[in-house]
Amino acid sequence: MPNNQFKRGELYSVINGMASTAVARRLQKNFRQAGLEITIEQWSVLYHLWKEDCLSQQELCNRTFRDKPSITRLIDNLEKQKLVKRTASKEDRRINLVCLTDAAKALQDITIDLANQTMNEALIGVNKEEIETVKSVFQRVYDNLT
Amino acid sequence: MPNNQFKRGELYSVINGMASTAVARRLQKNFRQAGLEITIEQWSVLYHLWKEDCLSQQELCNRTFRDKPSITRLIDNLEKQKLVKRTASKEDRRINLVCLTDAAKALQDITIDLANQTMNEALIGVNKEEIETVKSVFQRVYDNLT
DNA sequence: TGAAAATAGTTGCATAACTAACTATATGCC
DNA sequence: GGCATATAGTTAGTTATGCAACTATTTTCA
Repeated sequence: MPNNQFKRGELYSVINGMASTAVARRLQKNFRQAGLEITIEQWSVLYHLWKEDCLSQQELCNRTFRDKPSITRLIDNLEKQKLVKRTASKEDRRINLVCLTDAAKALQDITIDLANQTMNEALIGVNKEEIETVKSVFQRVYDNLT
Repeated sequence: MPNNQFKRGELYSVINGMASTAVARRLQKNFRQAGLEITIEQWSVLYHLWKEDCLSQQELCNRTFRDKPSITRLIDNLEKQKLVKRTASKEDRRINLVCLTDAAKALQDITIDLANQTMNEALIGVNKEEIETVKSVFQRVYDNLT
């Protein structure tokens, strides 16, 4: 069924295309308009630290689905902006624990509000069931490839 | 309903997170394993040229949802690899028409096959209806934000 | 017709991604 | 104990993205 095959191939651009780009740009724009100087990638790291502070870089790799060099540089930049601080673990000297500063803690509520607002804008006319379907499909896609 | 709000915010990472990253990495890996030296971003440009050759850079911006500098540099790299060629338009001297070389034409079938295979792997256990829902939701998200 | 505005493309700067190769520390096992 | 291996993190090089500022054409319209 080559016709069906072709349509599946086109799905690459659905998953990696216009919608995710549009959402990322809008969220970044909303941060900027609120005077927040962080990137959405930096925000996604902070997001996991707000849930659980002082994670190792490896743990941040796992939770944000990034590789180690990406996390190294994101933490470099977050440290320059005084939003996190690396602390050597006492149990294992290979490990850096990445901990939030007070400045980063102050960003939690406002940025999560902005993310919620952005997703509310994005999801106008989309119902709960459809959202659940998208989440469930994406989970299966991820599981299929890892 | 703050609870619902919070869950919507989390959706950012659904749309921009693990699944799209995993699909992009797998497709890139499959290209590499087949000995193809192109990036998935370059491929996405070629994809639109296979459908319609000799588009302007602006038209490629529109179709790939990228901004002009991104396309300028993608075309720079594709030109270095002798996969496309810029030709000045005769009607409007501001416009570069981007045309495929024979080398690029030879890549069409194999790379589209690889993309189809990748999406088939990714979509195991996902049915047609669910795919249609994802496509339809992403279209609405895009429309809401543009 | 001619100045202002719009459009096409490029360049510079910052951030981020992936790969491969590297250092340092910890663990396993003979 | 000590060597091989695994794990945590960094660095270097290439590609890609976004924004702002820029040049060069074309269009608009008073």
